[in-house]
Amino acid sequence: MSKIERKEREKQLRRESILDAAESVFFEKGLIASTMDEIAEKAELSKGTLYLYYRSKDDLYLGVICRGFDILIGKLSEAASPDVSTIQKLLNIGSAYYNFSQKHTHYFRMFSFLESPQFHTMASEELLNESHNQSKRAWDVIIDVISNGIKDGTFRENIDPVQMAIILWSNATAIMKLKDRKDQFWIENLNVDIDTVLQKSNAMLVSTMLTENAKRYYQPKL
Amino acid sequence: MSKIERKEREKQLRRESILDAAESVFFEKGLIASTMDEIAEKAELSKGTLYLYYRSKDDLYLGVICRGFDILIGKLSEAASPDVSTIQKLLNIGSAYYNFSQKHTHYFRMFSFLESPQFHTMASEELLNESHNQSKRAWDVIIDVISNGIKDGTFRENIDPVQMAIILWSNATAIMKLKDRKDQFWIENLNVDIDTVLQKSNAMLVSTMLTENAKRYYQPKL
DNA sequence: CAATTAAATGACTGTTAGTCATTTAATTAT
DNA sequence: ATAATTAAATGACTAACAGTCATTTAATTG
Repeated sequence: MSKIERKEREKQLRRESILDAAESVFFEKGLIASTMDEIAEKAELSKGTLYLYYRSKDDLYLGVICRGFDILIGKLSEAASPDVSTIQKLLNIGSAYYNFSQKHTHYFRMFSFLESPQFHTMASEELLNESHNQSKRAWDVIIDVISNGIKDGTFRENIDPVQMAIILWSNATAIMKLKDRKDQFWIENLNVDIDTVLQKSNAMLVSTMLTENAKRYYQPKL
Repeated sequence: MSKIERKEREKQLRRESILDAAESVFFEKGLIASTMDEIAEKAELSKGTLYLYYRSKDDLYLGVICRGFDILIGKLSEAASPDVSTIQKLLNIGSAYYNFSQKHTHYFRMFSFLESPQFHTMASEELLNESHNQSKRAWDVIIDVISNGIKDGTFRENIDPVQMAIILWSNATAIMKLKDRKDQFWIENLNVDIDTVLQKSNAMLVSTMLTENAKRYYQPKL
């Protein structure tokens, strides 16, 4: 009896097509200015139907965020997988994240949504968990690379991989966000190149992680 | 004729008392869940009157944010003023910011509001400018300390004070935010002490800024 | 104390997230 | 094939809320 399976498949397809509509509206107008009616129209469905597939506007937003995570996790895993040195992997991950923030700016911006619980009071546990899980998967990629880097002698033994992952990731995120909204800020008047800042800060952090031996092969430019 | 002056003073007092009401409501419920009616009631005024003093809910929120900035700027200036070594000043500034985030969590959280233009579409130019100016004043304190640190031989000559300020400030902000919402995140399961992470990341960044000479007097713990 | 100006009010409007009784379509049983 | 049953879709409706504005109330001036 594959009737039920087909039903399930169709339901999933509909969920995706609703998400397509939501994504295009959210990308264009942002969370606040987007309306459920507009999303419904784009999805060629009535508003009521949206609520049969997603519990709230916040859930739709989270659904789109999860798509972003899928892409990001793909890029990160890709960057961490080739058979190159630990340093190179870390550099690749950095580039992958940076490129993601540039090519998928909308997703990148949306990620901040997760940081303000007050903005997603209507979000369901399920979708919040899903996004948290994905976020965790992204972190794991980096933690893994750092852990292996300690084993292979690239990084000092007395650093904690989780701590370092937090530091590197937080730093990159913060500075990439700054770049994203640069024009709205006073920074525009101080002719600072944010790309340089990102490079430098990464170099500074990584340099203090390296073993004396690793420093012989790679000298970050401070 | 001080009639006009008195009027002006009274108007300012009213603005402040409205802000008192707004602050207590915003602190309790956050931006979204707070309503203008509730703020009006707390201020013992009608909703219409609020709009004679503030253009929008977003403006009220920005007004409260500016109060937060006042406090923060005070603490930062205080930390940067005593006649101690550059290193000590920088450490004091770090502590001041950290203490602010802990004691004035509400203000600290509200600052994120400035980062998402989509959430303050109704904000007036005036108040946005005011908050940006204040933000700039906070940055200037740090930039100043770093600039002087280069002059007095604490920091390397080839670092850029603005770049370094951005790096240090962004890093601290990002990690303090993480601490603030720690419980909502996967991190809770990984028993990482965020305070340690903050200490470490600061030490790492500062250590790469120091001149060889300065390193003799101060060794950050990595 | 009348006339004028300024401040305050709250009923009203427009917008929108979310609901639910009703309709329409699909599936199953006869 | 067709009736009965179940599932999917609809859109009119509600409640909540930001912001407005004609009207009222208070203060100031002549």
